[in-house]
Amino acid sequence: MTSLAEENYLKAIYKLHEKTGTTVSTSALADSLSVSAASITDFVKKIAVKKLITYEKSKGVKLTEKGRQIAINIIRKHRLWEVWLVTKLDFKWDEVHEIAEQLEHVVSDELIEQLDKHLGYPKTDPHGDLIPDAKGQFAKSNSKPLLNCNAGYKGKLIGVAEHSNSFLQYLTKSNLKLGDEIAVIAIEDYDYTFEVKINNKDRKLLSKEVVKNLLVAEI
Amino acid sequence: MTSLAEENYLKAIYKLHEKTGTTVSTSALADSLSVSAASITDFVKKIAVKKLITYEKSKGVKLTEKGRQIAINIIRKHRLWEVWLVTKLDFKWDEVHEIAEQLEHVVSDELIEQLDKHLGYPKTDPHGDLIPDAKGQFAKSNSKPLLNCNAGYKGKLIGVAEHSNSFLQYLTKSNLKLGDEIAVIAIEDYDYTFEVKINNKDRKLLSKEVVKNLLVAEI
DNA sequence: ATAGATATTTAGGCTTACCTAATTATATTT
DNA sequence: AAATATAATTAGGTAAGCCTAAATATCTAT
Repeated sequence: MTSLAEENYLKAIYKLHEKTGTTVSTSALADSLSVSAASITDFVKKIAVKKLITYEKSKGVKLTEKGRQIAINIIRKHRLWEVWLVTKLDFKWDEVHEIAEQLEHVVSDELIEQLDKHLGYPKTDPHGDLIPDAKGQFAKSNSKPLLNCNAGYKGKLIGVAEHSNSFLQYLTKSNLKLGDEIAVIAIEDYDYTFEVKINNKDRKLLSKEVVKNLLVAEI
Repeated sequence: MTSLAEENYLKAIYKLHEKTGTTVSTSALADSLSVSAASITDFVKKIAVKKLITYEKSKGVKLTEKGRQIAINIIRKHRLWEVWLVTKLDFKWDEVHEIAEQLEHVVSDELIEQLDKHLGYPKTDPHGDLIPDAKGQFAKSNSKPLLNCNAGYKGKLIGVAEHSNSFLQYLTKSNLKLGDEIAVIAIEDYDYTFEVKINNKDRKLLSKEVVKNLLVAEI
């Protein structure tokens, strides 16, 4: 029904839209999928005919409700597989992405249902990202970047806004993980370096680049 | 490195060779892969160049050692995934084949290593088929078709020689499963109907067609 | 050993998902 | 507003994996 390429295009469009809030440009897609702009134009026309997206010449694309549901389902599968890899197979959070990219395309509704059950119906993946339910509904999240918090703030690290291996490995090396309590002691005016206390014990300095990508929520 | 199509061709060649013991014909492959004979000839030439098989015009194909290793690795992955589906996700033995056909192509050596460990290094899959180790070695098996046994024989059901859903469902319906003890009470000369006793309790009649496909071993 | 049947290969085409180079639209500067 | 830069599209092409129809091998039965 839906080809591998289609699934990847829809997922990329979904993610780019999520990030920018606007229609998704040919070049952004080309970049994200590592495919030439010309190929994007071609493909995008094809899946517009199938009503998976709307496409206006030179004005970018948008997912239709149908396309959005497919994209969310792929994301649901990706995140469930990531949970499985980490909780059942003992992979680290920076080792699961490539494998989940393959597993997400396996087609079987019962498989995903049973996997979800086997995992205990997790709400989030190993990076703190929400896992949509079988109907494509996301739970509400009240997380925000630590960067937006003031001195005196105290919260819990519940996710990351950047998924690169280097960032994840930096956090691991710094002994920071999801669930940790973070208290903001002080913020350097000049460069936004955050002085924080982790789990009421370790004092740490975190750069603006880092706190921008740490998502926290009230305890 | 190895495409999906290549993996499926190599696996099909392996299985057909296993069944017949001879070189594998174009038509047998065409049949098994549901692809036209012309396409088989084409493809077979291509993978012969890659030294995955040897091909003699109009004389069928044979796996090279390299091709054999790839085929066995796919089979290893297929069987491990089947074990996972049955033991961890509660699928029935007649529900796992199609899903495993997809999962077997996921590429990650660490994934398979960890999966194997997670499953406790199983020796056989849910149908009693041997799972080769990471080096492609199969354990020795001393199973034989129940059809080859005489009245008075007592053994354990350890596998099936036929994997169709209808056969598996027949066995389930008949309350026969791997591990059951089977004692041969009598064999009807005329049509080879076997009268057997299961687990020292239930008396059953099994047709020649059925006993041909039941694999048993000494207890 | 040869006719007829069956299996295999060759020739020519198709679709999917990509590519480069050239052209046209849109945005940005001046 | 015109000139330039950037983005998007069109045109034409490629490789992989399939197809049908026609031609050629090989096998089987007389």
